[in-house]
Amino acid sequence: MKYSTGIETKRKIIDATFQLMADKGFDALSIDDIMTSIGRTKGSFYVHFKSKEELLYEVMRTRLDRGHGQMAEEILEELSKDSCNVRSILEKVVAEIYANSGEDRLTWAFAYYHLLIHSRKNEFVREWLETNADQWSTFLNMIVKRGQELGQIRTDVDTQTITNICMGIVVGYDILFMLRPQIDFSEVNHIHDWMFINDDKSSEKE
Amino acid sequence: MKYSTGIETKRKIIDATFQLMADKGFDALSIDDIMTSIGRTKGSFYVHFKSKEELLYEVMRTRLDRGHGQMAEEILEELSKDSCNVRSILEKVVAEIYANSGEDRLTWAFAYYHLLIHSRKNEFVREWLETNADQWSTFLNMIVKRGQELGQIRTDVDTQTITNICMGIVVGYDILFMLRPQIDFSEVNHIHDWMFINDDKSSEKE
Amino acid sequence: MKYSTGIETKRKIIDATFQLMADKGFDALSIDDIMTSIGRTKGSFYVHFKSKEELLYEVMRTRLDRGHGQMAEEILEELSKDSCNVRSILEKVVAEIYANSGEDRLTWAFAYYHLLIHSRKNEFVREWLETNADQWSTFLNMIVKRGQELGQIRTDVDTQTITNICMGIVVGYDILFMLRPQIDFSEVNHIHDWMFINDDKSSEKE
Amino acid sequence: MKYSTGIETKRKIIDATFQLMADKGFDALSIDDIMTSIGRTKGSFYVHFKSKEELLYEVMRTRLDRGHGQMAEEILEELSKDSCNVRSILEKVVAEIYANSGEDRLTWAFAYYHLLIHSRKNEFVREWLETNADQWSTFLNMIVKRGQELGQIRTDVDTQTITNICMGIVVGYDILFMLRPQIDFSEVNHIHDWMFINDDKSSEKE
DNA sequence: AATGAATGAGGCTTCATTCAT
DNA sequence: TATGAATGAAGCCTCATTCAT
Repeated sequence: MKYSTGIETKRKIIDATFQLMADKGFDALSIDDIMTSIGRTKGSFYVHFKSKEELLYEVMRTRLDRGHGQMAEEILEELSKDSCNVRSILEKVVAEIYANSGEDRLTWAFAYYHLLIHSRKNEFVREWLETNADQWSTFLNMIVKRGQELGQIRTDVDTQTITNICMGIVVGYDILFMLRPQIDFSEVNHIHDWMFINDDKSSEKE
Repeated sequence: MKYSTGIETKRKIIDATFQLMADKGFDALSIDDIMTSIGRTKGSFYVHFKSKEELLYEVMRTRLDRGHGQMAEEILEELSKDSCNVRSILEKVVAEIYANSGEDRLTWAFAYYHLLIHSRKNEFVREWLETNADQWSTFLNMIVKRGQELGQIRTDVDTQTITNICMGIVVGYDILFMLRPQIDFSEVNHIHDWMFINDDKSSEKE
Repeated sequence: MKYSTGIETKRKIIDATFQLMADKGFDALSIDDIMTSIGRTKGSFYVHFKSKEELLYEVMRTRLDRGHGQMAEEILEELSKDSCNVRSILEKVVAEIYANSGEDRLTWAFAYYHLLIHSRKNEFVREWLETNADQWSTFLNMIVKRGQELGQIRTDVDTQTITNICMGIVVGYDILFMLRPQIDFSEVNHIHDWMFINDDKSSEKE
Repeated sequence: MKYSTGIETKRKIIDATFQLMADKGFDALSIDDIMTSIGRTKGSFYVHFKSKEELLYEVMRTRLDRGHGQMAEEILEELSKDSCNVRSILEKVVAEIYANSGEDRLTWAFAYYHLLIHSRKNEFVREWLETNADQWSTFLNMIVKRGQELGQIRTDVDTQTITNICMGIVVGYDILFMLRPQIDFSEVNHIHDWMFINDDKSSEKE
């Protein structure tokens, strides 16, 4: 199987890079490492990518994007309904983020935060991360604001602050997870007690 | 000033490394970069350190430790008092962590999380970070537990979970800070509303 | 136009190479450069040439030869006539050499002298160039000798020396031309004053 | 003798490069070739030069400059005298140019014309060559003009044209020399017959 | 303590060439 | 005929480390 299609090899390279960069970081990763890991030789890397940097961007685009595009749309639709339960929506979001909390999630986290760190010396990466973070922030902000409109979320703290705290805690658990992979992500739902106005349903999470 | 004292130069190397690694990360930093930045030449590095790795450990020990040893002791003493106000203690801790939220804090954050990422390929670093995190966790746990004993902190959520959430949010804000250095750290005090039992709802945050 | 005829493509490759090697030299030229410039892909190069070296020889043979075969024959015939005017013949030769002194001439010059330089490390090229130079030398020598026979060219300097000076000046102007493409080639005709015996001093150059 | 002085090694690198680039040209020359030839290893090249390009410029400056600064000054002084013999001055110039017509001269020629060819893709080199050529042209022009002032050189052909022909023939012989190293450089003095006005001495050179 | 020359390994990239399609 | 994936050698450059001074 010496000659495969370009698309196939390109995908393999991206996948291998994603896996490997979680361990060593992108810089410490050599093209030789990557190509050897997929049973090809160094030289053929350049058939598929113009440079190592281009590979990074491709990995970012296809493997590290925090978009969850699919979910986002469903939720926006759900939110528009009058009867929507914002608290359970937020719990669904958390569940989706931490879905697949196995090896792959850890890989994603290391790779992603590698990139965050890397961003200090690469303008492009920095901008991409900011955009990515902004999208998340906007998305969460929308949910929170809707919750406030519907009288489900407290209004004595302003929307953006609540959003920040939500993002902060999600991101914080990403990091704690890197240190202790056994951590239980569902814990983060506890802060909903704080955000949401206590009608009655304060007991049922986790 | 060709011959400075050994200790002096060693300290300069450590400081310069701390500053520089925030930008480029430790790996991407060359010994030449470091030595040039302090006006010395590459060769003399090895008078002070056995290897580049040793330097890293020294930087960790002297600049990255999250110990806040001084503060920790004061607080433990405070906690032992019957009349202590756990909420204000916790606010003091947050203030201390984010004290000096200027350039230096950013430097610390990049350097520290660089290290976290780096940890995947270095057992020693990994253990150091875990120890560091455990100390923090233990410290916070102690505060929370005391708060519960004194009836100031809710007890329907178990001590470790509350501790995790506290740590998570602190760490999360570190990360958000790297993306948007303008963020307002005092926001994190809002979650105290959730942890602390509403006697009179001390309304005084921020 | 995916399948052009073989000959057609081969010619395109040769032409493109001739153009491109004037800029970058043959070595610095990659097969990819060449093939891309004619809208084909690298792989198909080897349908037409066994190797890059073979291409060089083909370019030499078809584009760099200094033969001016056509002209040479006409001139030899002219020379055999008793009434021939050697001075005007020589002027015609110069005109032919420098005909088309535009972009293409510059291309030729760069490519040709690239080759001369290249010759130090390639025996075949070296021999080809020597042969080429010898043919020219022989050709000029024939003209000069005939001029001497007819009493038109001075005889106090030996035939070969006069020939050398003629060649030298032609070649020299090639080089000057590369440095300053505005140079006026017809200037070289002035040295005819020196070679030719002053009967009436045909004053008519340029 | 493992550790030599920087100056010494740097000079050796430059000399070796000058020698080797005559054979293979600068591009085809690898840093490994150069360093091996002086008994050092590749890595240490960068102790002395920032890049391969910097080496080229250094070689140009120290080994390829056509300045002949020393001679130039002497000649300018000589020219200022009323009694000066411009013809013999020009012969001295030719002698100086072609002095040492052995291996080293050939080396110089190949290296220099390599550079000329190379110039098409390097602006800096191109400018350096142009400057170099201009200096020569100016220098020769000065001699010719002085010869005309003194009534020794013909005035029916304009100064610049005579200068061009002189330069052309010198350069031309450089090239012929590369093809046939046995060529007799003193032949070029014959064209002085053409430039200089025949008082009497028209027979005696070579 | 400091210098700076030297080393050798390793990384990115280019490129002539081969080969299955 | 043409394509494009793959190869492997080679080149430039960086860098941690050693060592004589």
